[in-house]
Amino acid sequence: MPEKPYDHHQIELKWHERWQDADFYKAEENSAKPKFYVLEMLPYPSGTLHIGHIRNYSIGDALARYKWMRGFNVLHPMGWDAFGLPAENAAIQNNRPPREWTLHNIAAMKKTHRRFAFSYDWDREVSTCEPEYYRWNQWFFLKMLERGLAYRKKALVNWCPKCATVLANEQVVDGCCWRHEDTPVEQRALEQWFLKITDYADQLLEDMAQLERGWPERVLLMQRNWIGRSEGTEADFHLDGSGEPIRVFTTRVDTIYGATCVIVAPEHPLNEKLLDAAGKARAKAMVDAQANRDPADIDKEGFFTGHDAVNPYSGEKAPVWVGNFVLMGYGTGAIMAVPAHDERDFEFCAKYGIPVRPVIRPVDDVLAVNPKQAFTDDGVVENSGPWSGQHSEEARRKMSLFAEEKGFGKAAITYRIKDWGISRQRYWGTPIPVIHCPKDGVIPVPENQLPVVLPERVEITGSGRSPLENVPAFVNVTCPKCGGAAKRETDTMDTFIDSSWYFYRYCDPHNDRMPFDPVKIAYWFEIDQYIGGVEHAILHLIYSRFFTKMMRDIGVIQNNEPARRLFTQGMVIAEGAKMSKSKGNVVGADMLAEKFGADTARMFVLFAAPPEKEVDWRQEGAEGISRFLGRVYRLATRNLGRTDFPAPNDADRAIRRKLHQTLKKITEDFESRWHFNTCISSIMELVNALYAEEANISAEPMGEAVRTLSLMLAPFAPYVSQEIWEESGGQGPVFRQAWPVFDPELAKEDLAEVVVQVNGKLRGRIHVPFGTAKEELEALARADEKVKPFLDGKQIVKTIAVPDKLVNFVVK
RNA sequence: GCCCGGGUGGCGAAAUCGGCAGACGCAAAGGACUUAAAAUCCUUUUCACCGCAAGGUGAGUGCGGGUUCAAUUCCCGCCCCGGGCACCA
Repeated sequence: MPEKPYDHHQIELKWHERWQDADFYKAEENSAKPKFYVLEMLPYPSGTLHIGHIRNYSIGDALARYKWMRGFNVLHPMGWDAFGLPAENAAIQNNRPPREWTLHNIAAMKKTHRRFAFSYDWDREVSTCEPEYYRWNQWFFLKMLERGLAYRKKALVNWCPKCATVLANEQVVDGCCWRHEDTPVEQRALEQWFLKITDYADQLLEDMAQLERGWPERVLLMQRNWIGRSEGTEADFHLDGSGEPIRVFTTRVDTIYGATCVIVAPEHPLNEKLLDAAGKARAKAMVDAQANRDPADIDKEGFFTGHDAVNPYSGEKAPVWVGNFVLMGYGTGAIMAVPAHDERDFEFCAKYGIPVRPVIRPVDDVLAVNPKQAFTDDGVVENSGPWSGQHSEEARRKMSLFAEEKGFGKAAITYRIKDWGISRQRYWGTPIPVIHCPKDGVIPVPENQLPVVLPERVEITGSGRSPLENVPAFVNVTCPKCGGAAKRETDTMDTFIDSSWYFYRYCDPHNDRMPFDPVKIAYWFEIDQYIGGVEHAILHLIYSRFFTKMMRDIGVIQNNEPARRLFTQGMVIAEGAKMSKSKGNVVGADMLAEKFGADTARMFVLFAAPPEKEVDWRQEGAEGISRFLGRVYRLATRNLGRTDFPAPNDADRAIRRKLHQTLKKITEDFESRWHFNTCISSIMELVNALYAEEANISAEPMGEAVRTLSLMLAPFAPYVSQEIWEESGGQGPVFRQAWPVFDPELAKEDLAEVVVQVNGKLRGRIHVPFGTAKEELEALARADEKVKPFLDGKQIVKTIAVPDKLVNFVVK
């Protein structure tokens, strides 16, 4: 057969058409094979796939295809994170309904997906904006409501007075509205829905032990910090006069005799009683000023409330202040300020002239007098009544117990993580399935009335609490309990709800009686490999873990964690710069397929760097891959059916060895570290060797090499692999063939190359049979022509010999 | 500020357990083929010095120290870059 030029358009189009209706990516339902669930994070349907997506999917696809070839029953699904703000913005800008815009985008992106031949089981496709899916969001919500895991409380939202609407955090720029850059955003308290993720904080922490082998260390670390468990003490300072308690949380109760004031958060509920009208206005201004601001840019500020409170340990009076740096959302929203032993308190008290009273001395030093900065380490407690002389740690333990005995406090644990606020004052999301009845209060929508369907014709103006409030047919309902007139909840759910359990739905995507059949979950879960961007290390992955635990507790699944293994791939940047729409440098997937071909684009992103690192898209780099695939294709086509092969000879053994070495390398990488960049390098080396020895290799090993090449390229470049497979007489899809097994004997070199060093410097190499004894190695090394001159006239002080590796002579 | 990563040729990178630094690719230069170009194939390519040449010598993995026969790899200190968290009491 004469050599054929590599025409990616022609090859990819041909197989694209043939594969159109094929069903070989379907996961089997009742399979005797071992299962493998590989999942890539589902995309937001923005309208186009870019090279970042291609990287994510190319990693997952390579693994899926490899696992199929290794005989696994693979589940490899794809779906759409289809709710969210951009659809509403598009509606405002182009007067296009969010649903229509979203479905249009999905169709366009799916086309691109197919063009890249990612091996998805499209029968399991899930779109989170469909009632068939989101009804189960509502169902889970009702289950959580039943168990007290969903509750309502007042919480602050960003409010733009000009738009007269709630803003998402990303719509607040430098404390101002994104559409009115001169309008500062206010904070308004609205009744909103929360999920009690804090109930699971300890489980989320503890179960990380199960993930330690399969999840990246840094993701677990980020989650650990995010949950932020800290042990301390709660204690009540009682207001002088009324006796009303102000509860504070501290991790340093051992410093409490040094507390020179109490500071409450500006939105602390007690301020209603403590403050006069002017004070309340000041507090409100403080809250607004912090809207979505970087705390580092805000100076510490506060004012005296005019009240004092009594220190429960010392009995001393301390003034009560309001301070902007005290967070309502952490601990109790109130602190005791110990300026001598806390940097923030020191800064605040220094500013307002509040006394600094040291009560902890360093173990090997005296107590500070008029300190210039806070001493924050543990030490020996002083001037603290009965606790004086104890070490910080001991004092903390005993003082906590004391608080409990006396009833003014207790040992307490607080978390940085807060309950998950899921209310969004938005249209394009899952309606929260409750009804507000003037008589019966908050009533859940009965299960048999699910789904609460999002109305289609809604005017989205960008003003008002929620667009749904203006849809009378949606809002006005009868109370399920009393039958009287009632109002439907108009908040919708955070879209992180959608992505917290979608991977379960893939296992049973068309079920209309349950979110899924537990038997199917038991078969497929846990996910064997989850792959996505590290930017989801915290929110999505913590929420998913929380949902899994909640679902386990309501009895629909058995597993504790969603994913056994997680892989976080690095970002893709373009020609050295971060890709962004505004810069106009987004590398689109369709352009890649058109210009370079899907195979080349996929292989480029795998080749340019190991998958966990950042990749820089470079046009010339992609051209290099295209060149390589052309080399493979031409080599294959000109050697298939060739008749002038030489007789079997020495070159055969060498090329076979190289072939099996390559296979060994790739197989081992797929099973461990996924450095596909070096896998592809090793295939390139093999191809280079085939080019160099092409005239000398006999028919049989050349045929083996070509067939094996098509098999080992199949996970990376399915189109051209398939074409070569077919040309070489192979039947069926190449990625359904058995993965070629390497023969360790064939991969082995005949002789070991042993490096000879003198004083650690390379001076020669000798080739010896594997396992040659140290003494013989030394003798051979000493006799080597290249080495001799460096030993002549020198005294050998020491010799190190490592069999099959090296000999090092230390000389004087 | 705290906590993680990382720093290797002109560039992306490799060296998987302390044992040959720079595999593979890009870019560049030279050659072959061609009327010519593209494409393709082959060769060279860390730096400095010596040599007409084959070749040789030395230095070199952010900087400074240390451990070791041997360090890109381990330890200590510092500089720079990236990421996460950031008044979390």
